[in-house]
Amino acid sequence: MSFEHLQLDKQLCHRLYIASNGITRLYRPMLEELDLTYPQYVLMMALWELEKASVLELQKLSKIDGGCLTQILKKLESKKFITIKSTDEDKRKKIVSLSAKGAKLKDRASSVPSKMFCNFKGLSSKDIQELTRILDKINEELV
Amino acid sequence: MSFEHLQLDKQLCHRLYIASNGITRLYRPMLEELDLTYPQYVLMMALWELEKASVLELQKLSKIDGGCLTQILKKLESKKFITIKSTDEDKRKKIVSLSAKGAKLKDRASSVPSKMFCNFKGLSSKDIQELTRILDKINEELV
DNA sequence: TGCAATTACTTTGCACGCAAAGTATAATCT
DNA sequence: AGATTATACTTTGCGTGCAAAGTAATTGCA
Repeated sequence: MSFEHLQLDKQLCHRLYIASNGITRLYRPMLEELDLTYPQYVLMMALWELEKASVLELQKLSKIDGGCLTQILKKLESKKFITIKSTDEDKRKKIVSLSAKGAKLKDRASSVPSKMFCNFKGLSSKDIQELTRILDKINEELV
Repeated sequence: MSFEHLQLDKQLCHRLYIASNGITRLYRPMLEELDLTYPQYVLMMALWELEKASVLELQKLSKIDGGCLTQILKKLESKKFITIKSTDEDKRKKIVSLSAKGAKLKDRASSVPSKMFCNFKGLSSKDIQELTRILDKINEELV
């Protein structure tokens, strides 16, 4: 029986876990100023691009679990950033639309990416490029 | 005002988020057979190496938040994988120790890393090496 | 020695992530 | 048309992740 692969410091997945949680934590204070959490920010980014989308489209784009999505969208709706309406042609489908307040939030959010970027001066642009490439490969296999 | 950085598909952080969640999801069925969740597995890995450790040591090693740690350790204790005892020399400190049942679990867990690895045939060993290096850099900055 | 600051851990409350079960509507099949 | 299946979304319950406040013991300083 070989155990060397069970060493915590050899775990790629653990590194990924720590990095993802840590970055979400870094976003928190910035996003709090916008009254958003990280997943809410992700959905808003999707809507800033699309203006409107069905729940299913948002699920595919954001990769956020459907059950969770319902709850998060309700919260964004209660904050008046979006509106949610069922459609007439298919009553199962719901269309999520950016509200005026939600659209305005985009201006204030526009500085978030570069502020976040500042936390990673240690990474070369080659590193970023490589990381993006490898994560895309991983996410490809996770479908 | 420039918005191009707010495009979801340009978000490195989102890729990381998706990858981390996706991998944790991949672990789930494997770890269910061991009656562990992913964070519980991380803590067990730490204890399989150390045999015993204080809560603070486990926190530093696993990078799991202290408040959360208390809860997870309670669960591992209720499953009889570990024991938790306060020490005499410092009554604030608690020592977490691997139980016999917890130690036995290591055998059954030994195949988990290689099984997980099989999900990522698409990654070259160079990719893995690069990813590890870059994530270490990121986690360095997150301290 | 006595008190303030620090340390080690716990508790609480909110927001997900996820699986599984549920509901309502639409599409398909005979 | 009526029954079956599929689709789009919702609900529920559990396990974190995290910040903030709380508790108890120890250390450090006047």
